Amino acid sequence: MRYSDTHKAETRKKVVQAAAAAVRAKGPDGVGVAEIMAEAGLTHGGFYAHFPNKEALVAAAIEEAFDQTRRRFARLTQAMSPREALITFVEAYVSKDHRNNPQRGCPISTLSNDLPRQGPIVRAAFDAGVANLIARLEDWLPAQDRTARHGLASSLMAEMAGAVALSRAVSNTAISEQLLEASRVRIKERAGYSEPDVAKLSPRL
Amino acid sequence: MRYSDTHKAETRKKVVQAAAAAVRAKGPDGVGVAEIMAEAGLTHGGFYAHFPNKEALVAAAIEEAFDQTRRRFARLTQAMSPREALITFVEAYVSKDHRNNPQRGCPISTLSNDLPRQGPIVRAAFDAGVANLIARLEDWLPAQDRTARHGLASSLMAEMAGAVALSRAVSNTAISEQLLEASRVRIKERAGYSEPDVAKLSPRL
DNA sequence: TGTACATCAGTGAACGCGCGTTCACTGATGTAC
DNA sequence: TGTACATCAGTGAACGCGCGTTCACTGATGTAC
Repeated sequence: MRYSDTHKAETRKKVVQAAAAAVRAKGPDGVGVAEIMAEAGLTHGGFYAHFPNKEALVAAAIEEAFDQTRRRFARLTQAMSPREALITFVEAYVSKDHRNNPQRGCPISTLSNDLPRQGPIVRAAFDAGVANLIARLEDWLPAQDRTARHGLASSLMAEMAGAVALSRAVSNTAISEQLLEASRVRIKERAGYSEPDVAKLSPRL
Repeated sequence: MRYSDTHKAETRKKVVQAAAAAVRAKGPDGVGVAEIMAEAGLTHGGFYAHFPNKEALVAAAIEEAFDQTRRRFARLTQAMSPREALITFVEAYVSKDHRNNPQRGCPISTLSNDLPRQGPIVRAAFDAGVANLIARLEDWLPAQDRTARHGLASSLMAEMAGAVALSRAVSNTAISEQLLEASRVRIKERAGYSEPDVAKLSPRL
């Protein structure tokens, strides 16, 4: 069969999206090429018409995952004040919904432990995503000198990702919930907007 | 050959210790039984004289890893005031030394992402380790009601593990160092002992 | 005291399986003539 | 307008490899007689 001009690009996109979900859910070394291709409605042999090897797919999947996270946040916080945006972001991130859906969540919370074992292309994609996410957070923080804002944004990002990862790792539901709650409250406090509770928005990440 | 009464127990211990290091360095699904047995000076066939299957070894390895972490902290902080102990702990945890040596570090910082995919025995071992570590932290915190101390201990633990995991995940050295520094400073601040910098101890984890 | 046998931690070949990757092939459509 | 050929995304069998697990075997030592 012959295909339309955009067909190949569309197929590639479908494969990358399937990979972005699978890689977050099962880890880069926990998913197979055949499994991802099947998810995209194809057979495994066709894979190498789109990617030189699995590593290239994983790198593309990580970029896609960070992009999805970025787009979701942009949609969620659009037209909000920095204060509202930050609170909305934290509540969406440190939530049961995010904990329960790693396959569409933030790559930092799912993939950090696997990254030291990945190749340079994959690691570069991850580095870029991390830097970008921290920069967004930074822009939402109350006025201080840039260094302090950057440091606080890094610290908040580390706790958010750590809390969500740990809440997934723990199998006891009560402990998992308590961990999430404890971090959510404290992250909002130390973000520097210590006014009354505006946010009963409970948005979805 | 016939062996001494303690021989089998000693061999088992060697295997578990090799596994505790390998599992942290490469993840539970990244190490092979044969590799661990070789590390312990044995061939892979003998494995099943000690463990019913790989999962049992991984569970034992996680218990051992948490035990090592506990013992290291006990040694490091013995005879210290709660304040000194907490600061010493944080500096050892959120350090380059810990970042560079996952194989002998805290399992929370290495294994969180893999745990949702593990069997119930492994997850139970992890749960116990997490609860224990948070309880230790809690005991070192300044007086407040128990709930607040527990919440703060959870939050600090999440940030410590998140910061170390993220500092390992990022391949850019400058960013990795900055992440570690940003969290280390803020964790010490919010531990609640906001007096001058006693601690130029820089101990090893 | 001496001999035959039991024990059992550890060996190493073999198993079935799933993985990433390769490759000869398919077949619908566009193009050349 | 009609026929022969080129294109190329996708197919599916096959590859070598490493994994977890099984199993017949080894061989030094303790025990029974």
